[in-house]
Amino acid sequence: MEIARELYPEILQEEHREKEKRLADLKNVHGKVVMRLAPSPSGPLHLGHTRMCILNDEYVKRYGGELILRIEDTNPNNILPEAYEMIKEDCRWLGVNYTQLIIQSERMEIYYQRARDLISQGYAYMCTCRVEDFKRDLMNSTACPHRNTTPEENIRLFDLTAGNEPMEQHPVLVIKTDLHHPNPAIRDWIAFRIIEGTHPHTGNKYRFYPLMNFSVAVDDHELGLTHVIRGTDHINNTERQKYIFKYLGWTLPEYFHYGMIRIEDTVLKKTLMKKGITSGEFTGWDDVRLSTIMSLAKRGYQPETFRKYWIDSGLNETNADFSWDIFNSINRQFIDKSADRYFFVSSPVEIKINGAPNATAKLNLYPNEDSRGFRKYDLENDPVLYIQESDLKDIADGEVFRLKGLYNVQRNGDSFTYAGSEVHGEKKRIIHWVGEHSSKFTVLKPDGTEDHGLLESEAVDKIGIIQLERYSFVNKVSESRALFLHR
RNA sequence: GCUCCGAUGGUGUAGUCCGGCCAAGCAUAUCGGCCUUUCGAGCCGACGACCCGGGUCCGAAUCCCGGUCGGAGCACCA
Repeated sequence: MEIARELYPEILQEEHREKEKRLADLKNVHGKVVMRLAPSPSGPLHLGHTRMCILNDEYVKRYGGELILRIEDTNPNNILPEAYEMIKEDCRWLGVNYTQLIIQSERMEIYYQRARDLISQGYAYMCTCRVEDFKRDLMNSTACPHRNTTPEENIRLFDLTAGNEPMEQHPVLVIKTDLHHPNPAIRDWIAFRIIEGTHPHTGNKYRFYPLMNFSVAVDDHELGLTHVIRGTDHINNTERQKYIFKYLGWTLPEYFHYGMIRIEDTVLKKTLMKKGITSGEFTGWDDVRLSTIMSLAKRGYQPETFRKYWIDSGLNETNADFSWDIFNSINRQFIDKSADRYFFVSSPVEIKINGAPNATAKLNLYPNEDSRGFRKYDLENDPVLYIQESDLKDIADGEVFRLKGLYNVQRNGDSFTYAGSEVHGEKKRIIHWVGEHSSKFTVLKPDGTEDHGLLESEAVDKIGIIQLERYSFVNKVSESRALFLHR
């Protein structure tokens, strides 16, 4: 090693450089790939979805090919009409460039045709058992009476049902698998059921809708998917879907199931979000308390942050906790250099500086980069200033502290006296402050609470991501309001 | 309960397929130092992990067996 270091110092140095993390290669890639994003339009995309968006997008970018955005809207009772557009916008914002858009509700005839193919080959049957009976039979590995219906009769029943014929019982179409499969979840599963309800796209044209396992299997084949990567929650679904591929002689895509990510401190369940929005608890889908893409974007998270985070997390089957620390740290890298610095005094208390001369405070907009400019404040003698209540509490009686960019002050009980302007010398506590011309300001935090205080006057017109020194990065959205981003 | 999957520091990961270069790398967090009129950035340092028990082997984070723990799914959501 020592010898190597002497002979090839430049090579070893190269190794020390931090290397970009790279996702593992996919298996069985032959030329280009076809992959997909398959959200349901029950709401906009949220933090949890960004992983599948980024991973699929990354692989298509690596290998070339198609990235299909397939909106899975075969359950009219679970659709938010606005979501179709929201999802597209979320993808666009994330920098995920899909090459095809597929809406499943427009493909009903394809599903019907494939269903007929399966029925006529004896792989599926129409069933009118009561739900409890059907479940009981499966648990006991016994066939229900309808399992032996002839294909001809099944086709007749299917066409009647799909043709919106009025009927007393609500039949379902069942895919035959293996009644003795060790995993009861894999045994004969339901492919179509009747849903009475108006679909935002197709109205009342259809009522016999395919379930996810059916439409997904058909589309994954029809659209020529080569690789399907999704969460481990779909492992059993994959097993179910494989039966369709087998029965119809289709080639299986390469499947990969990544581990579940537990995300704390946030509401991710779309049903909960929806409830909160209708009840007025949340202001909308972009409420700062929600982790939808639109909310995170509004607070100031960058698209690159999502990408880097999920690439760093890699593709593995282990479950993991989402780390806001790491996520925020990545985001900081992207926003820091363009964020100007300003003073915001949260929970301000007034102090009068006795014996202070006229002075001008000159503060960098960005540390050590004079070229970016300054904020300047001319102060009268004996000025009234505001500092944070929390800082005041920490300052001991008799202590000399420094107002950043201004001068030193000594505390004597509840009064404050000028203590020179010398920067150097003994280390002093440095705190921020604002003058009398500051204005009222509110920061809205992701836990739903607000911080109120005073913002220095030069920041008032500024909009966008800034750093409020010693407080946090925020996205300033108006003269008097900002959204908390992260420290 | 049944089926399947997984297990590297506080957290996220690299390495595991094809055992030795791993007395385990990186990031983040925490602590300390430098720098600095920020809590940020940068630089330096500290801290801290191969779930347990057997087996195979000259040699195991890596292979085999058993256990423990954790997770996912369990049917008319996606």
